Parts: sequence; structure tokens; C-alpha cells
Amino acid sequence: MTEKRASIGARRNPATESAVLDAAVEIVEEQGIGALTMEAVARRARAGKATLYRWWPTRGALLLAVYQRQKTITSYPDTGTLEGDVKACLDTLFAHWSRPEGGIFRHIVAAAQGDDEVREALEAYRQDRLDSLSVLFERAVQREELSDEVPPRSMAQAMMAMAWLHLLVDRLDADTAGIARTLVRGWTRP
Amino acid sequence: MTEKRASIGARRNPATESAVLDAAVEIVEEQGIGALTMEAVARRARAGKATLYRWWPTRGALLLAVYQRQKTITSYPDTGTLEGDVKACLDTLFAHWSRPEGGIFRHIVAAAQGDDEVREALEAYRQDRLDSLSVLFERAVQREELSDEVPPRSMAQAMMAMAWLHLLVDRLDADTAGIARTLVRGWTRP
DNA sequence: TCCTTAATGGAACGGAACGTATCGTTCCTA
DNA sequence: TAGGAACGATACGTTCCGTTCCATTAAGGA
Repeated sequence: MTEKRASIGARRNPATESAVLDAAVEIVEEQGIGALTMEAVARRARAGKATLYRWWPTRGALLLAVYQRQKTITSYPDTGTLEGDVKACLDTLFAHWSRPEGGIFRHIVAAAQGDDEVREALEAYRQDRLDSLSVLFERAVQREELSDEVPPRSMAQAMMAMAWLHLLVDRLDADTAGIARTLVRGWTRP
Repeated sequence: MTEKRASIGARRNPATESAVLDAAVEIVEEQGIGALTMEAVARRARAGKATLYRWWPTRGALLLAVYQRQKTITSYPDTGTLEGDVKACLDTLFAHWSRPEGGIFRHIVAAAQGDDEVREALEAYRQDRLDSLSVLFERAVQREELSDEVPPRSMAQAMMAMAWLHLLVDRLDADTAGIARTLVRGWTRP
């Protein structure tokens, strides 16, 4: 499991990177996010603290690296209706966030509130996800299911906002159909 | 400024409470939220650490106390249209959150991600604000400006979600008119 | 009035984690 | 071949945590 690892010369050792990220995930799964300290990760990964700080200067940077190592959802469902798409998408996302590793995202958002580097990295990531998410709404506009009065990206942002809110207040068990209905039909004039 | 304060007998000293909360606000304003430690607050307030922990068992509890000492917005504008109401409300809220003292709220949300007590307190506060906010949408339904297909409370939650998102990603300078338009007209079928 | 009770500022404590520095090593790169 | 960078390991001083004592103060019950 923890074989000896040393320098492989004047370049970064990928085995060390893996060991550190693995250790971080294991600590979170076994002892919760509170136990995820730089010290503990270094101990478990059998890595020097200096090495940790060399590549992940802050705890937030480490969190980001762990989260980004996961595969991100790149394709979205096509159920035929916007409301169906939104619900399916929220279901996938909430299930993802409910897993221990997925729960790390909450703490990235938290870390971003006090760390500029994390905030910038999170914002870049968020913009990227917003791009993907916008596809749902562009499709709906093309289907003439949705007005083109407002950019699809803004509507994607509204959906993302709802998702984040539920994550941050620990309501991932919420009724996704209700949320989708609110977003899609809530604002319609009678 | 910092008069001598001692026990006033077998009861809580209100002067100590004020001194502690004042110190906390001053530290945040002068050195940022990162400097807001229990130690620093106790030092600045000339209070014993034991006294701090007696009344505010966690950093999150202290943050909550500071934030709740501020007056909360209880009445909402009535501009005649839902879109106008939403924009005015967002303007007020973003201006409030842009002030140093108001910025504490971001860190309360952050603290809630790792502290159950803070999370529960935040959730109670949030539900309370949701009640107030729902009035805007109830009025809009009465004006027949809005469908009654979805509870006003759910729509208020969508608006709150957008506000929180902008707070957490440091985009309080966003175009509130655009946000209001997205919320009110974005989902309307053509 | 006396005496129990509880809150106060202050100081000290052990413990944990922080972030830095230094060591000898390994081995790529120029 | 020589230089330099990354590595694990360890030690260091600092900061903050949360708790425990202390003498002091004064309210409130007997």
C-alpha cells in the first residue's frame, strides 16, 4: 500500500501526488472533513510537509485538487422537456454531492470565503460548469419551450444557485421535482 | 473606551457582551475575518477566554451573535411590479452585504459547513427571512402578475438562492436588473 | 444581615496544527 | 560530470484551541 517513495530527480513525483490525494480522500471518508489537516495528510501519505506545501500551498488548494480529480459530468440528459431535463440534472448532481467525496465541494465553497486563490479557482470551475449547463436551456429555446428574452446562461445560473443553496443548507434530500417545477413554471404569468 | 469591567455579581454582565461584540466587529473591519479568533476577541475586549466560551461556545456562535445584533430588513419595497420589487430588494441586500459588517454573513455560511450548531441557527434564520421574502410573491399572485401554480415560498427561495450565489462568489457588483429580469421573465414561454 | 451562588478578568496549561528550515538522499538535466 | 530540484523526515517556534484554576465582585435567598 504505502511503498517507499523518494525523489525521482529534479521533477515532480506523480506517485507522491497520487498518495497525497488518496490519503486526503481516505481521511475524509474515515474521519470526516474536520480531520483533513495538512499534518494528517502528510502523515498518512508518508510525505514530507514541505512537499505538501510545495504543491498545495493551502488547505483549499488541496481540497480543489481532490475534487477536480473526480470525473465531472459533461453530458446532460435529454428528456424532451426542460422541466424533465432540469429534474434529471438535479437528481444526478444531488446524488453526486451526497457521496462522501462529493461533500468536499461544500468545504471548497467555505474555504473560498477566506482564501482568494481558492475563490478564483472555484470561480473558474463554476464558469466552466455554467457553460455546460447552458446547453439545457439553449435546447429549450430552440424547441421554443422558452423565451429568448434572457440569455440561457443566466437561466443556468438560476438553476445552479438553487443547487448550491440546497447543498449549503444540507437539503440534498429536497424534492427535485418541486425545484424543477419552481424554476420552469414558477414565474409564468397565468 | 475600555473601562474596567468585573463581575457584577451572580449574573451576566451586559457590558461584557457589548465589549465582546464590539471587539469582534472592530477586528473584522481592521484586520479582516481571518484575524477573528477567540483569543484575539478576548484580548481586545479585555475579557477572559472562559467568559467568551461561557456565552459563545464556538466561533460560529460568535459570528451569529455579531450578525444578529444588526437590524434586519423587515419591510420590503412595493414598486408596483414584481420585477421592480425583486430588483429593489436585491439592491438593498447587496448594499448591506457589501459593508464590512454585513460581509460576516459569508463566513457564517462557511462556518455552517463544519459546525452543526451554526448550521441549525443559520437554517432557522434563513427560514425566517424566507417568510418575510414570500410577501413579495404573494402580492404578485394577488395582482395576478404571477401564476399560483407554485407556492410563493418556493419562488422566494429561488430569489434567495440567486442572492446567496452572488454573495459567495464575490459578485455583489452584478447587474441586479439582469438578475431580476432572469428570475421574473427568464422562464416565461414566448 | 449573612452566606450561598455565579459571573468576571486574568493567567497558565497541554495539545494540535501551522508554516518554515534543514538534512542527506536520489536522479534528471544541461 | 556537475548542478540543481524534488523527496522523506525531523525539528523548530508560533498561534490558537479549549480547559482549568484563581481571587474578586455583588446579587439574591435564608
